[in-house]
Amino acid sequence: MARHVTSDTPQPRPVLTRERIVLAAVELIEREDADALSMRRVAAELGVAVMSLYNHVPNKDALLEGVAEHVVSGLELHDDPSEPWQERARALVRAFRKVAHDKPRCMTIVLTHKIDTAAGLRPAERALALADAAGFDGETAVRIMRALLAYALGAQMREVGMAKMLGHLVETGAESWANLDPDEFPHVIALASELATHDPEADFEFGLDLLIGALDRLPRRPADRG
Amino acid sequence: MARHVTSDTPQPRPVLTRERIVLAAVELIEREDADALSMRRVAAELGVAVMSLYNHVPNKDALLEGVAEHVVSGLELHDDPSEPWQERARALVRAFRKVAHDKPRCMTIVLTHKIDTAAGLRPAERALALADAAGFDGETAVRIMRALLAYALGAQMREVGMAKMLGHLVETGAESWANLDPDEFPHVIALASELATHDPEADFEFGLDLLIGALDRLPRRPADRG
DNA sequence: GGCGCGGACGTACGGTGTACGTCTCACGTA
DNA sequence: TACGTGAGACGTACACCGTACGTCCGCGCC
Repeated sequence: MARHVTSDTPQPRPVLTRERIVLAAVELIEREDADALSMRRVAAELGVAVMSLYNHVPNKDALLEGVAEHVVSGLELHDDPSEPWQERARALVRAFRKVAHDKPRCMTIVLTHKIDTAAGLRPAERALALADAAGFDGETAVRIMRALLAYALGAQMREVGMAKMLGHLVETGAESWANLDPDEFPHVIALASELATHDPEADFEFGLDLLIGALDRLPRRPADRG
Repeated sequence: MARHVTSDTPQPRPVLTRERIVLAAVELIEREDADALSMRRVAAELGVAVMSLYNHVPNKDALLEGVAEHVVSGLELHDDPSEPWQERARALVRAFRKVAHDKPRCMTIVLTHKIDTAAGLRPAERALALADAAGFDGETAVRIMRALLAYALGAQMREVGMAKMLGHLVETGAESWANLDPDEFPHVIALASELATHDPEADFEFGLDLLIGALDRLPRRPADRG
């Protein structure tokens, strides 16, 4: 709290604020785990009583939304209009993937909470602007954005799920694959090694290529330029 | 438990079993909500003491995995080999979407838990078999499966997220859109109506068409038939 | 008849989100 | 300078959660 001294010397208690609370939550999540987050832990992190948090955040869910918003606001949206629109679209989707790489433990939060603030809408604006520049009409632009978003979300989701699964396979050994019925799962068994090894980056780019490549075949008005 | 009478009359207490526990959990989730699920609620549902559940399920997370497994095991995998592989692939992805429609509240569980039992692997086997029949090599088959899975997961995820968002928009009215900065979000504002209305089915099919259509351009050996 | 054992059960503990009331203190006004 | 006022930090309290642990009962086997 602001003591009666309002001098410019740094305060040991730098005023509690929503921003600081969200930041502490993000740090806590990244340092430990998503389900290590609790109001009590966050309060302890800030050296503050639990209920003080509720002066700035209505409830835990709102705090989680704040975390999600903070993470997506870290999207780096630099754009090079001289590049072909396909590459610019790739860059946009990859930007999402980058924050997923930077804040991996926060992703489950991001993936399961809505974001309706300006920060969350910025990438949408970019995507729509890009689709417009590429010559797609509005309805198609929205659908393209949704398809790409779905893919980006799902790819990330699948990756963390796979990570958990692999962690589990380390415990149980490869025996889980060994005692599969070969009659029922011939392809799974034959491709066990491909299924076990995963290169998230390559997998991601593979699907992204499929989608971006497919956009070429959609009807659109002649490109303005480039 | 089995009383000393082993007659065929229906028992008032039909033996507690993992199956019944999982089923009760699914019903509870669908009737109320995913986070209404607790061991105590499930126990009450079954008319049983809380700790009795732990004789059949090691912990809550295992119960959630059981729920996820149960849901995906509801996938209807009828296949018509006379159809072109593109349509068979569509049918496979749509099957996933169908269970999502039937058990909407369970989907967040499915999307966030691993499934490593035979029931969970069956769709994978189908997908790989199909890709093989279509003439793709093993590595490509795995990547195609992953891309399609990512899309299906993400599309579903986006849909429920959108549902929450729309529910929120109903509360706040359209004012959230109104007081957006027109200079920063011209396309979002221009396409507000397209963004607000959503036809999940059409959106889903749009992206699915993109992906399936793109598969045609991948290298593959000549089709065995059809 | 006795015994073992699986499974249902009760108790208890530490942790969680948060409603509510209280207290302190900077600040505007008289 | 005195006082009301309002914001915000705080403590207490409650209901609920997951689950470790010990008890107890009834069935199947020797």
